[in-house]
Amino acid sequence: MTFANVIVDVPSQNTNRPFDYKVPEKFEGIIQPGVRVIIPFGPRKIMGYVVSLSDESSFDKVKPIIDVLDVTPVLTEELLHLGKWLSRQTLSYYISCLQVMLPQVMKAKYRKELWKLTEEPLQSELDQLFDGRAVIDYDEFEKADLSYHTLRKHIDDGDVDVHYEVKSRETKKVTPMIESRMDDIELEEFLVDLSAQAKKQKAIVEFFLEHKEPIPKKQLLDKLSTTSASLKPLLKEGVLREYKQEVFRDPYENREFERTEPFELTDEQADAIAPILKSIEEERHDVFLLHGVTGSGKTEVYLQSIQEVIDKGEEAIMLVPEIALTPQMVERFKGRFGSKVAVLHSALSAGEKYDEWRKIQRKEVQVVVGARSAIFAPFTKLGLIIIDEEHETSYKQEDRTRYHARDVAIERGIGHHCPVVLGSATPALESYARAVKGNYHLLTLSKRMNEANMPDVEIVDMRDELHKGNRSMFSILLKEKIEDRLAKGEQVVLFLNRRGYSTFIMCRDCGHVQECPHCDIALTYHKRQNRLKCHYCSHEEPMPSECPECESKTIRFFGTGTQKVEEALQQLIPEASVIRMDVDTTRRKGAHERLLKQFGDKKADILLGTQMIAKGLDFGNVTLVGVLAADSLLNLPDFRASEKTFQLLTQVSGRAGRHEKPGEVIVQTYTPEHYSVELASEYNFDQFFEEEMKLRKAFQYPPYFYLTLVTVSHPNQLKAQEVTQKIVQFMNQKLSDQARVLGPTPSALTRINNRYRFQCMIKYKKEPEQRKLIERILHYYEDEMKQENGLQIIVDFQPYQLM
DNA sequence: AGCACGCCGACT
DNA sequence: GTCGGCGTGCTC
Repeated sequence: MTFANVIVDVPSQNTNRPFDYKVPEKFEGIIQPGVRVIIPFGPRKIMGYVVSLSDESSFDKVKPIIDVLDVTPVLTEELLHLGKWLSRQTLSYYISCLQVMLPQVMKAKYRKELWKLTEEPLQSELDQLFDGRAVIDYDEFEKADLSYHTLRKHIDDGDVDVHYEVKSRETKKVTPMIESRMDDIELEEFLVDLSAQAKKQKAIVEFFLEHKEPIPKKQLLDKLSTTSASLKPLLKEGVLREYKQEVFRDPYENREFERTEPFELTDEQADAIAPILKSIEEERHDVFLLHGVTGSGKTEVYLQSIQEVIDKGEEAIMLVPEIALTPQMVERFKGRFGSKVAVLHSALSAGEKYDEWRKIQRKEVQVVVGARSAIFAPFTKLGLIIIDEEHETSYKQEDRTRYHARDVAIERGIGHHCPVVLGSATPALESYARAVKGNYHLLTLSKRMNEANMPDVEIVDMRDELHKGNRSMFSILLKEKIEDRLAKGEQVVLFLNRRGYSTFIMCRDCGHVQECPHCDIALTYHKRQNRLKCHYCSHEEPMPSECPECESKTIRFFGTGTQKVEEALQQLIPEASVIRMDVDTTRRKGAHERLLKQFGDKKADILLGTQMIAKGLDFGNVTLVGVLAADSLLNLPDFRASEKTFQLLTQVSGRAGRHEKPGEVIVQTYTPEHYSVELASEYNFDQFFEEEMKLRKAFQYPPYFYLTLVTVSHPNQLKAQEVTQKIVQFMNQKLSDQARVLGPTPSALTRINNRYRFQCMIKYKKEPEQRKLIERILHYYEDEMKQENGLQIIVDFQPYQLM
C-alpha cells in the first residue's frame, strides 16, 4: 500500500504539515511528489500537493485520494524543497509558498452546492428554493435564511446532500485536429470504393496520402476549400479521426522578431564576461555583481552568457523589474533566442501566463525572461540566473510570502551549482558592500558603448526660480532647453515621480484638507472622474464644490502629478506634442508598447512619465532629460530615501544621449546641496557609496545591521500599541545585547482601513534564535489573529517598505 | 479556512 | 422543551 503525504490547501497554523492519504490502485504510478490531488478533508473536498510518498502511515484512519489533477508534477522535487526553505525564511505557511511558485490559475476554486437526491417534493420550504432544480448553489440557501435544522433533517433522511466541488481554474485552449487512421493501402482501397460524386472526399483522402502529419481542421478545410460537410462521412467511416489538441496562447504570435547576432564585445565587456563563462563552464555557484554604467552594454553580456548556457544544453532565468520589461527588452531576447524564450510578466492575461509557464514545464524553452515570480520557473537544468537592475525594490514581494527574488536566486544557484549575476548601474548598498567585502565577485563596466559620454547634468535650484517670480513647475532653463530641442527636431523625456493630477486638495480659507474617513491620509484628486480617491483603501467620493468645513468655494489643488504637468506643458509650449505615460495611460493591454512605439517613431516631441520611463528606454533622438522634482523621494520616511534618489536620478539621466547625439539632463530640486542629488549629477557612485555607508553605520541600518519589521494592527489603537509593547519587551528580553529593539512606534501610515498600526523594528547582526522567537509570538497570539476583525501581526525580514 | 460539536440563553 | 448564538477543536 502506498501513502501520499499531502500539503492541504488550508493556510493555517494547525494544517501547516503533511496529511497522509491512501493512493488508490488506479492512481498508482501517476501520483508522485509534485502533483496536485483532490482529497477529502473533514466533510469537504479540497486540493492538496503531494510532497512525498511512503509505504506506511502512522495514522490509522487514512482516507483515499479522490482524484489527481496532473499527469506530470507541477512542482519538481527541487521546488518542493525550495518551498520548504521559503516557508522557514519568511515564516509563512508551506501551502502559501507552494502556491506562490505557480501561476494564479492553478489555485483551486471551491464550490459548495446542495443536491436534491429524491424525485419527491421536499416536505419543507426548501422545496420552493430548489424550484424544480436538482442542484442549487449553497449560497442561495444561506441567503434564503431558512432553518439549518430542516436542512439537516433532509440530509439525514438522504433526500438532500451537501456537495463540494473542487475546480481548477486553468483553461487550456484547444483546437480540433484531423489525422488519418489508415495506412496508404487502406486509403487507396477506400478511394476505389468511393462514389464518383464525392469529389471533395476524394481530395481530402488524397491529401492524407501525401501528408502523414495531423493537421488543424480549419487549415485542412481552408486548403481544400471545403466545409466540414465533406469531412463528416470520412470521420464516420473511420478513415479519419478528429481530436482536440492544446494550443498555446502566444502573446507574441503575430510579431516578427528581427534576428540579432551577438556583437563584438568591448575589452571591458570581454573582461566582465570571462569569469561568468568560467563559472558556467565549471558548474560552480558564484555570485557576480556586474556594476555597469547606463548604456555600457550589460544586456549584451547577459545575452552572450545565456547563449553559452543554451549551448551547454542548460537553462537560464533572467529577471527584470516589472516596469523594465518593455517591448524593447523582449524584442532583444526574442530576436536573439527566438522561440527558446518564454516571457512572464504582469501585463499578460492569466491564460497567457499559464501557457508561458507550461512551455517551461514542457521543456519547450530554455530561457525565461520575467518579473519577480519568474525566479520559480520549473527548470531542472539551471545553468545561470541573472537579475538585471538588481537594486530594484520590486524584487521584494511585499505581501503574504515576503521573499526577495535575490535570495531565492542564490538559494537555487547553490542547489544547481550555477552562477548568479546581479547587474546594475546603481547597485543596492547591500550588494555593493558584499562585493567590496569579497562575498560577491565584482565586475565593472565603466564606459558607455558607441564612445558615447554620460550626459551633462545641470542642477536647477527651484527656490531661486520662486525668488525670480517663476511659480510654474518648469524652470526658465528647462523651458528654454525644451524649446531648443523642439526647434532642432530632437526629443525630450520629462520625468515626474507622481501620477494623477494633484496630491491633495486644501481649502484656501480655512486650510481644511479632505482626508480618507478610514485611513489617516489625504485623499488624492483624480481629474478624469472629478473624484477624490484614497490610494490605500477603496474609498472614493465626489470632489466637493465647496469646503465641507467652512463652505468656502476656494478649494485649491496642491502637489503636482503627471496629469497636471501635461496641462501646464500644453499652456507653456503649445506647439509641443506630448505623450504621457503612467499607470493611468498604460493600464490597457498593449498601451505601454503602443505609446513607446509612437514616441520611437517621432510622433511626439516629449515623453512625460513616471517611474516606468526611467528604465530600459533607448531612443537615439532623445537629447534632453528633465527631472521635474528630484526631491520627491527624499522626503519619505525611509532610510533608503537617499539611495533611491541617487538610483532614480542616475537611471533617468541614462535615457539621454545614448547614441551619436550628446545628451543633457536638467534636474530641478529644492535641495540642490543634498549629496545624493549632487553625486548623482556627477555619476559618482563610489563616493555616494562611501557617504551613504557612513550614515548607515552611524544610524545602524543595513548593510551594517539586518532589519526585521513587525507591524501590529488592530481596530483599537490601544490594543495595537499594547501588543506591540509586549512584543518589544519579549524580544528585548530574549535577544542578545547586540540587537536593538525599537518601538512601539506608530506606523508612518497610522491608520489604514480603520485599523491602527504600530511597529517594532529589530536591528541586529546575528540572532540565530530570532525566527523561533517570533514564531512563539505568532503562536501566542494565534487565537486573537483568527478573529475576523481582530489582531494582525505582519513580520517582514529585510523589509523594503517601512510604512 | 471551514465545519461540526457543544454549551448556553431566549422563546413558542 | 427546541432554536439559534458563538466559542473550541479538528481535519489524514
